[in-house]
Amino acid sequence: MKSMKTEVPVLSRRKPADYAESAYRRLCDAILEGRLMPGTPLSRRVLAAEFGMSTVPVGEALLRLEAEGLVESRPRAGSRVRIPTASEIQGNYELREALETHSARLFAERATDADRKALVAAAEKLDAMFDELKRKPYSAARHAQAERKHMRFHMLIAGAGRCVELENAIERSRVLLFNWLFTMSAEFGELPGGWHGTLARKLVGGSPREAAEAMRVHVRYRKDEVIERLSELAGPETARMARGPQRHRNGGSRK
Amino acid sequence: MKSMKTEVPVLSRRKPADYAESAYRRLCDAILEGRLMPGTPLSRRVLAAEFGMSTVPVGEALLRLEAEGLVESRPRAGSRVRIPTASEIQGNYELREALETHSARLFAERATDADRKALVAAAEKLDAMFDELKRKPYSAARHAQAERKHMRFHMLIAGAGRCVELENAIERSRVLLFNWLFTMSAEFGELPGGWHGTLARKLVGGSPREAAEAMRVHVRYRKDEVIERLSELAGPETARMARGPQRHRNGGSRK
DNA sequence: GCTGGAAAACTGATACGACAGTTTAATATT
DNA sequence: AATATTAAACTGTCGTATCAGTTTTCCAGC
Repeated sequence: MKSMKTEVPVLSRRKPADYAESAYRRLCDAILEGRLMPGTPLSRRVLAAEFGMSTVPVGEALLRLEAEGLVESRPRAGSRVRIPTASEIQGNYELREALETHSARLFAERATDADRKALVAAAEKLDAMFDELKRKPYSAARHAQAERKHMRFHMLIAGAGRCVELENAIERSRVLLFNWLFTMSAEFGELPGGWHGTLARKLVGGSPREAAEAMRVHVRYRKDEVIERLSELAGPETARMARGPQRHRNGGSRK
Repeated sequence: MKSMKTEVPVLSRRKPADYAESAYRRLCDAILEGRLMPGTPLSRRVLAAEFGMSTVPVGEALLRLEAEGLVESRPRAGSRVRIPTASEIQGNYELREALETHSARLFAERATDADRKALVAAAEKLDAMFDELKRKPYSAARHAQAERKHMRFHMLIAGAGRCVELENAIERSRVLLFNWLFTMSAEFGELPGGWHGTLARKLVGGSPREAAEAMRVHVRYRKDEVIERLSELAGPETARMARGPQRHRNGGSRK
């Protein structure tokens, strides 16, 4: 409607510094890699000094991490890496089931032949990796890498559904669960042989409903066991941070 | 472990001012009520002047709104109320289907007798309201109120599932869709007679799978039509804000 | 008339300082 | 010794100022 001058090219994408983004990345990575364990206090000032910036961008990073559920903060008394409660873990499992089953359904409906081929190939490689993992002694690095590959496998399924919103939601729920899983070390890489191969075949060959149900059993596998183990590490249900829930509760419609 | 002195009571909950929270509420309400239409520029300075505070808390509020998807911003060139793309609308529909069907399943599994009774009662009242809405001439206020009640109905189902994470996700996806729906005025309050009553009966009486499938058809009702209409208002798929996507893209694991 | 480019008027990003809560440690009181 | 009180050391919150990008405007040149 207005001016229609020479369409500007898309060449502006650099970040002159973006301290906030940098701080966010460093903190997020540190939490996800387990270097910052749940409960670790996060002071804006010490982080600012450590990162060589002021407290403002650090605060922005903490705000984003809080919105994502990785950090909790009390109004004027500090932030820390979030300690999940047992019910939160259970809730995230529920969320994951809802999202992944729908993702599988979309895969069965929309995946191209290339998608399906890629999936079975990825499944075979993943199963081989888990087999190998079973033989070797436990190693945090190997375990973490396995989790990353597992994540990519599920994101491959989600990607074939052609729905970014669903992809993002799945990634978020997985991140939340696996950040917590991270704290518990070994013995959870052991899966039945060909576990992902059979799943992939059902997704590729089955109807949407069959695909969804196959994914449901996949997601629920060992669910109770994992929840129980995680709940031990989790903070007690009440009084998680001594004084009620974190601020900025809801995030949608009020009134 | 540490000190075990006189357990501190839970009496700290006030906010000495919390300008940021206030700004967030005002902006969020204004957007959700349609007073700030998609595309409206949001300048930190003018908002700060209007709210009687500095730009810092306004910035925090905008950051939260951006994380929620209600606002978009380009690094150093201003924020505005987000204009959704057609694919985003479609994606949110997909998300909503995944979440609501699982919510219905949980309802069938976990709802108490009181939950079930409350649901059928709410459904009848809702249907009556929609019937009345059909007769009266269009009114933005009535329409908005109807949407709110409709929202509450769905949150009633989610609440019986006993899973806050799922509830929050459903609320968020609904808010995102209906903030956009808000811009299109009338003719979408018209539903088949007893529409929610039949759904409620299936949720109350059916198996988990039947409940989920009933919810699926409920959510999909008129889906394509709504998407098409919304897509007209939506920004074009490419070049939504002239220069690529908003910053702070992903929100989970990178590396 | 249209095009090109410089300058002005925006924008958010960041630093710093002051402040008011919260927590913790030390101290006084019983 | 256990408890109440106080002081000190934290915490995030917010205001103001500065800076560097982006967008718009406006004027020169064709």
